[in-house]
Amino acid sequence: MPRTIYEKSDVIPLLAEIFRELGYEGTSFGTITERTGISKGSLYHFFPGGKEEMAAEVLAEIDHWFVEKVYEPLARDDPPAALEQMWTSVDGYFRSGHRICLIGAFALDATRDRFAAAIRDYFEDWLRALTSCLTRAGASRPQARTLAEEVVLGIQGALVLARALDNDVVFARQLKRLRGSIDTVLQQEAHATKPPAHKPPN
Amino acid sequence: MPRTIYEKSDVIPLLAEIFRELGYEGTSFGTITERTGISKGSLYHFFPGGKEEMAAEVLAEIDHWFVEKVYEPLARDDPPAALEQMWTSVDGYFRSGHRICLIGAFALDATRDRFAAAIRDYFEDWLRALTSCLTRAGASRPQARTLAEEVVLGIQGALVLARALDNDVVFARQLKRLRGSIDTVLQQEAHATKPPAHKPPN
DNA sequence: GTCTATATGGAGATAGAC
DNA sequence: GTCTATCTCCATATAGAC
Repeated sequence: MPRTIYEKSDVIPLLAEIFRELGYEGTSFGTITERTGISKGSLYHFFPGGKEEMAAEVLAEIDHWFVEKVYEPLARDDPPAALEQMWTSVDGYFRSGHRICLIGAFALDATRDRFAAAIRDYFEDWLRALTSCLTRAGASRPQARTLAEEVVLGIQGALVLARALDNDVVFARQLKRLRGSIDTVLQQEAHATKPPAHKPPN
Repeated sequence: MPRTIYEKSDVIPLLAEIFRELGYEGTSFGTITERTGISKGSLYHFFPGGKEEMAAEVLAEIDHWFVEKVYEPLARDDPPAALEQMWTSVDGYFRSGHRICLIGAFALDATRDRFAAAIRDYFEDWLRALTSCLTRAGASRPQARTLAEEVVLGIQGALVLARALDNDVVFARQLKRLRGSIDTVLQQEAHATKPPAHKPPN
């Protein structure tokens, strides 16, 4: 009987889903072996540091995904295209509100202290990249920073509320509102040359 | 040697702080006995249902606090006064961003399923009360509901981001922004009779 | 109504066979 | 590189003395 051979890179997404669903403390080794079908022995072979190492690698992989799909485009590309890419990636990643942000969830309890640097970097990088993009799009530095904060925090809040109410429409509405906020600010900044546009934040 | 006699009502705030800091799964009986100084025997005397009953009573107490300090004023009082009261209560309750929302944190992992009704009610009651207040202040129903959602979710998001960055200024700024959003909408609604006021959302 | 002592299961982690 | 068997510790929970 052939045994299933895993690569570490195949295991991490499975771990991510488990941690996301159960939280760091709520995830036990037993659950991990059950859901992945991988024995304790194999898991320790991949992750000698045990649960903490697993979670650290999960966080690193999530961060990597966002860097590639969101932060780098924001810092590099044409602002309207980069923003469009951000909304698409974010909506896809969080499955339109069905999936929570593992890093945000880890931030809320004592798990934060275990992974403080990774958690902080994830959000700071997002804020930095988005601020840069908005600045290039014409917003003043302080306005860009404020708006970036509003967006990043608004996504986190929407995930919390959508899950609390078990209603993902909350998430969709919030993404729309945040898009609107960005449009409004950028149009205000461009007022000298162009007439105010038609779309209110609602 | 005199023994310290506790009342259940004295214990619950202690439990609340522990759950808030460590999360539901991260809180063990051992931690609870250490931090409260109450033995297991006494704890089970107060809470025969164990940890789950403790958390349920904590959630109920938090809800009760918000009903009294926030939701009832919003549903009953003069809108400007009720809103002012909400901002003061919220800023005080969350210690200007130092303290997270236990109910929001519980919403993010499998703990939600254990306390789904309590979690949902907490947020729905808040949304309902705030929508009512904003409607009475002159906003249209849909605008009031949208704005209420923005406020409630914006507070949750600010708590997540403030803790992730370990920077409570994020929370203060967001409260200010949300106040501004409300002012802006209410002034727009009152445009027919009154001149626009002086304070921009920044 | 408080406590200590204890039962029992599951936690994270390791050893070592295959 | 996979697995099972096992270790130790701490989890929740209970019993019963004071």
